[in-house]
Formats: sequence, structure tokens, C-alpha cells
Amino acid sequence: MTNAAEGAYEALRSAILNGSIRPRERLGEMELSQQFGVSRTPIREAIRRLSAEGLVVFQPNRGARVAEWSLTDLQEIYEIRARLESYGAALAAKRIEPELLPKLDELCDRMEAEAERMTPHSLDRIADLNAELHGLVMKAAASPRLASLLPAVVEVPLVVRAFRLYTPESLARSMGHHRDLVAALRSGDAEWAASTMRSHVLAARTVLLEAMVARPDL
Amino acid sequence: MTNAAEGAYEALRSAILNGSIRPRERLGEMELSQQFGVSRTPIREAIRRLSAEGLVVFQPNRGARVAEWSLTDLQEIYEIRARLESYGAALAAKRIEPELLPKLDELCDRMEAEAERMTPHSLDRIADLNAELHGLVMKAAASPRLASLLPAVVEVPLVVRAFRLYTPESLARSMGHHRDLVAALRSGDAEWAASTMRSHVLAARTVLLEAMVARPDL
DNA sequence: CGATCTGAGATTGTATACATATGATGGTAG
DNA sequence: CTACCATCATATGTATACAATCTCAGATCG
Repeated sequence: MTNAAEGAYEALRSAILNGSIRPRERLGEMELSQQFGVSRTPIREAIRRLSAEGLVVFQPNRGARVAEWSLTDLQEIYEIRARLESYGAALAAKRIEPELLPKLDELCDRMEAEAERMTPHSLDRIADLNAELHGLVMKAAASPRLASLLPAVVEVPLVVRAFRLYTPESLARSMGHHRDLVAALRSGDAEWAASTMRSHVLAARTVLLEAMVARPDL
Repeated sequence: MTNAAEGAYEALRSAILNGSIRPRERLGEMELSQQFGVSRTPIREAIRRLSAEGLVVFQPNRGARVAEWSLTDLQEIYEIRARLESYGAALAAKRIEPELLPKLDELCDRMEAEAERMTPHSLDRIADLNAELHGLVMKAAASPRLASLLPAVVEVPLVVRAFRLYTPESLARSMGHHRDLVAALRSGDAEWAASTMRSHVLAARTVLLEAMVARPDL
């Protein structure tokens, strides 16, 4: 944390993503400034940034609240993510540096090892490794504009913790998608990579939405 | 303008979009606060918002500059826009209210009337009408998340003024795309609407990129 | 002569005080 | 008892003062 505004931003952001601040919860400037031990100024800046990213809903003169995501919202988020991230996979297939491929293989190995356990902790670990894999692929796509848009449809509460909702079968298939994706990238086949990524994201969408229908709580 | 921060934001934003503040130009907080007659606080807020939208590049402790867009950036912007806006067109084909269709017809009429003149002023007028048409279609898509992402690939300098670069032939074809799009929406054919929108955006991309290669100045 | 250090000026980052808007409370009129 | 309005408390919006950081010119050293 180099400055107060950045620190407040990161702390608030992770609190929203991991669910420790719930949707609809109020973000009072004074309350937060006391909590972080800084003045309202950097707090305001952090809240405005989160508002621009869509994690927070802001009403003039009426303060900010954590955004909430309806079933419909999440469905659209996954549809958009499928389009953006499949484009990224296509770019990556053409641009990826071969040295990166073993690293992706290794991430698949580690995810599959964790997947055998299926403990809450291992599922969270898979979520981290999954984010790292997707991040490396999008970095290989080397598109700054894509990189700036993707967080809005990737870094969303529930979505970042979605692996907890997988069954052993759907988790195994998801691991398979990763292997397919790496194979497509290795072969430089943009269409295959895009199609695989699209399938992967849409399958994830269904896992999340079905779990939400079964358990209307979060 | 209800408050100072909003006013500064809108003024800066339109100044960047219409080119009166050029890429790489410095945005000094004190200078702008004097210029707008408000304190630095709302100026800072406006600059941070523009930074989140990608119109401004911000470096900690070193201030903000207007972003610049390379040929590669613009190419990626149009590729992403084609994907997002074609998705929006598909949604709109399924969700549009029939009462809106005559309004779209009328916008096409007015654009074609302006297109016959081909004066600088009429081309700017077409740009406005075009933005209105695309905006109505995206509104019909009724996807808040899509609506929040699209500005990043639509409201970009050069892009918003691109009609000035059209030849009479490419302009006529662009007007034709609009007619096709409205026909697809009227028929409720999502795939047709998406495909038409995609073609429309990719054609616009080529017009802009070819013009930029011919005239490396803006 | 070139590289590095130093310090003044200028700019951004943060804290705090004041201004304004919102929402709740309680009292009054109907 | 309900509806409305005035008033006050609280939160946000803005201005300003102070602190930290960066820039750049000029001096010093190798």
C-alpha cells in the first residue's frame, strides 16, 4: 500500500469480493474513515473507483451501497464474459510465447491435484489457481483494452467464489476444459481456443445459476 | 449541472471527445480548478472518473494526461465493440418494443437526408443521429452490464467523429446497414440482427483505420 | 565532459473545516 | 388518528490548509 486511497480501495474491494461486506450494505464515509484510520478524502476516492467498476452503487448526496447481483445480472455477466474471454483466447492462441505453455500445464496439474481433495480450502485454492490461469491467458492476449474491461465481468462476488458450488463431476469437466484450452493454445488454433473458452465459461454459468436456484441465499 | 464534480466531469469529457484537449495533454488540478472556478476537490473526482473510463491516464503523484489511442488500440476497440454491440443487437431483437421501431425508421430517414448533403456540419449531425440510433438499440437490449461496458469502446475520440472520414460510397453503405438492422429487429431475428451489427461495426473500423493510414495526423 | 547529488519550486496526496442536502423526529392542523 | 410541515441531526459536497512527493536546474564530484 503506497498511499491511503489505494489501500482503502484494495481493502474495500476484497471485502466486497469475498463477501465480508454484503450487497446492499451501506458504505458510510465517516464510518470507513474511522475504521481505516484515514480521513474521508481517500475513502471517497476509493468508493468512487469501486462505483466506476460496478461493485458499488452510488447515489448523489445519498451515499454508496454495495451493489447486488440478480440472477439475470449474473446470466448477462457470463454471456458477456464468454464473448470477451473467448476473443482473448483467440488472440492468445496467435500471440502466446511458447515458454508460457509449461507454466499453464503446471497450473492444470496443481488444480487437478487440489480437485481430488474437494475440501472447502482446496476449492478456494482452485479458485486462485483458476484466476491465475485465466489471467495468464488474457495477458498472453496482450490487449490492454480487453484487460481493462474483463474485471467488470470476472471480479464479481459469487463469481470469484463459484468453485465452492461445483459437484465433483462438473469440477472434473472444468479441469478438462483447461487442458483443452492449453492444447488449443499450444497448437495456435485461435478458433479452437475461442470455442473452448466459450464452452468453459458457459458451463461455469450453468453451475452457478443452478446452484443459486437451489439455494436462493448466497 | 447539479454539482461541481459532475459539471467538471462532463466538461472535461466532452473536451476530450471532441478533441479540444489533445492526447498526451496534461491535466493539472490547479490549472483546471481555476479554469472552472471550483476547488481542486471536484476536479480530482472528475479526473479519477475519466481515468476509470480510460479517457485519461493517471500516474500516482505525477498527475493525469489525456490518453492516446494507437492504430492497434483502435483496431482492438472495434473488435471488442463488434462483439459487445452484436450481442446487444441480438438481445434487442428479442426484447424491443414494437412502438420503438417507427422511431428507428425515422432516425434512418433523417440520417439519409443529411447524408445527401455531405457537408462537415451534416456529417456531424449524422454522428449524433447515429449515436442516438445505437443508443436506442442498446437500450432495447435492456442489459445494464452491457450498457456500462459499451462506452469504453464507443465513446472514444476519433471514433465519435469518424463520420467525417467517410466517402459518399462508404457512407451510403453504412446507411444501408442501419436499414438492415432495423429490418432484423422488426422481424425479431436475433442472429440476423447480430450479424448485421457486426458487419456494420467492422466496416466502420476499416473506414477509420484506412483514413488514419492515409492521414497519420488526427 | 558526464553523472550524480542537492535543494527550491511546483504538484499531488491527505486532513480538516465549512456548506449544503437528506432523512428522521415530533408537533400541529385537519 | 392521519397527514403534513418545521426543525434538527447526520451525511455528503466543497473549499482550503498542510504534508509528501516529484521535477528540474544548478552545483559538485569523478
